[in-house]
Amino acid sequence: MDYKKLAEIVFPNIYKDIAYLEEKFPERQLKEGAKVTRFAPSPTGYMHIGGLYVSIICERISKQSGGVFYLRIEDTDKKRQVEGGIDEIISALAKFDIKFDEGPFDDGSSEVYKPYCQSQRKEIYQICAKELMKKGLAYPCFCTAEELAQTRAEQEENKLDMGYYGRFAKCRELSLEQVEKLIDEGKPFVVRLKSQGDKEQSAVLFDQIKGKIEMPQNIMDIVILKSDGIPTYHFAHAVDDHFMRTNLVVRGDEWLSSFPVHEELFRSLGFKLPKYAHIAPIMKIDAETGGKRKISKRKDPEASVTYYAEMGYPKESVIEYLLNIANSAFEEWRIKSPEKPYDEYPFKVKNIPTSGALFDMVKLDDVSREVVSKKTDEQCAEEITAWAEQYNQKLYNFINSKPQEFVNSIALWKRAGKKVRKDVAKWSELTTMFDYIYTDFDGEIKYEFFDEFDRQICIDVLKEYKNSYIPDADANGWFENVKQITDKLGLCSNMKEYKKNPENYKGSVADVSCVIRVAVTGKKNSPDLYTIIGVIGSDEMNRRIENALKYLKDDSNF
RNA sequence: GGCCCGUUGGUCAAGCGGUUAAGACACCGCCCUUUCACGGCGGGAACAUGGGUUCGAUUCCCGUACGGGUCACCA
Repeated sequence: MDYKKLAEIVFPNIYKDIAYLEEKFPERQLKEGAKVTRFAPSPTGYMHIGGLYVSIICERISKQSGGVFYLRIEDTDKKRQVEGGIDEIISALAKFDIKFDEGPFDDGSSEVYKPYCQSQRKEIYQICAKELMKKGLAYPCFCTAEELAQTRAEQEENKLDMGYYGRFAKCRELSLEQVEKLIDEGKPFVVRLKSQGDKEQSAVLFDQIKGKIEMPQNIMDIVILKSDGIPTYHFAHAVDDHFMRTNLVVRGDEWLSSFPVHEELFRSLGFKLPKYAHIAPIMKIDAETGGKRKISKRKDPEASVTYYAEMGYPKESVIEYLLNIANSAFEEWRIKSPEKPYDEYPFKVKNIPTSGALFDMVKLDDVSREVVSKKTDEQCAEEITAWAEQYNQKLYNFINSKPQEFVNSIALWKRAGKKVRKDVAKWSELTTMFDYIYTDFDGEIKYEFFDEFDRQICIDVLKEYKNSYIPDADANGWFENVKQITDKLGLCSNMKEYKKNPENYKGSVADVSCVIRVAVTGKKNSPDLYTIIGVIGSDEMNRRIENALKYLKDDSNF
């Protein structure tokens, strides 16, 4: 068989060869050990949390090693494409501060290895396929879907290995004349790899995470170019990662079992195999079955990264949590270096877990509380406002209806004195957790405590408090005043004394504080009351005291 | 079914032939405290299973069970 002639019949319009490509896309001049990684999604317009996970890993590895991290769009399947899908992915990643060195952008930063969309690299794949054919390592296949289904049925019935191989690979034996004739007739065809693999031999992968993995070599004549001339994932992977000079392929471990195919493809093309790191997926417990399963786009809202933005998690929280899963040592590093940005953490590929971790929302919240607690009040105010603008119009309107002074202090509750609160993980919690700060606090207010304590004392406390309130007192002055009220009403202002002999009193300064707190916030528990009053302002405070008084005097409430 | 991968407390996980089997989250208790939160101290809780190898296995090998992945002109 004259393979050169075959190649000419199949690819009459391809004149360039691999040597040309090697020259056009030269090896990268990087320092020793620099890693070239990539994130290569399909443009489905949906950014999965697992994609973010892989991205942050790639990004860390490349940045840390002085390498390159690029974005490649795998748009070889027209059926899966979504309008604007590429922008969606880029902007979703940008929200989490993931930045690419190269990709399908218009900023001119990526001239050498472009284009970065596979749909625009058709000629490159064809050059490579033609080269393979010239070497007798690929051939056109004219089998129809029906024929393929038939062999599949036969294989299934006889419990044979599924696929196009051995005696099932009918088009392997087509003569030059037959091929020429079929092409002349305009019959559609795909191009298949003519596998040289031997099932008895091993394809050996030294995975950067999982270690040495040995599998039987590939024997399938897999499709490399579909009938529209566009490559399959496998072929595109080999060609692109070679010519974009990727030296570390980081991808989901669902690809592990196709490694033998990739290994043969690289070998057949004469390309050096890159290193691989196969990442275990992020899992969750299925509510119905109770079993572990991959986080699913269809069933789980938290599968989409937009979920975290909607909930108002700061971007660093999600990243740090993901880093935490990827390298559990991150957590200890974080405790030792509380002030450092996460990108100073020395990330290690080897320490990425080999099996899928359950996504733990409780842990995410904990990480996030830590992140939030380290933000300044100004940063919080800014982020809360930005979040509200996009996801909570009601809160946004509320904030905007208030004076600037209020806006600046809406996160003041975080600090009372030197202590920092760590109770907020995400901005969406604010309106429920601190409704007395983040809403108009109107309508049916459910006062706690009032029905557990002496009603008359409550009324007296609030009256006294209102009359004796000093607008510009400091925290100490304010509390001194509360103590005075306590004494005046015959309750105990000294907690030590009170704890020794509680039966001697009708209540303590703690109770008095509680009455005021409930009047102002509706709740028995709250952050430092003095600080809250500082945020809402004394006019608002007085309004609320009046309301509470009205409530207390109304017998129908008790 | 074939071929791969995995299995340490409720969760995430250190460990890499000899340890009282770290740590974090969650939970519980105590202390601090005008409430809450923070902080401090303490507690319960784990090597899937059966065989080997070895003076000694969580760690190495084999089997079993249970999870997961993959077997397309989808990625």
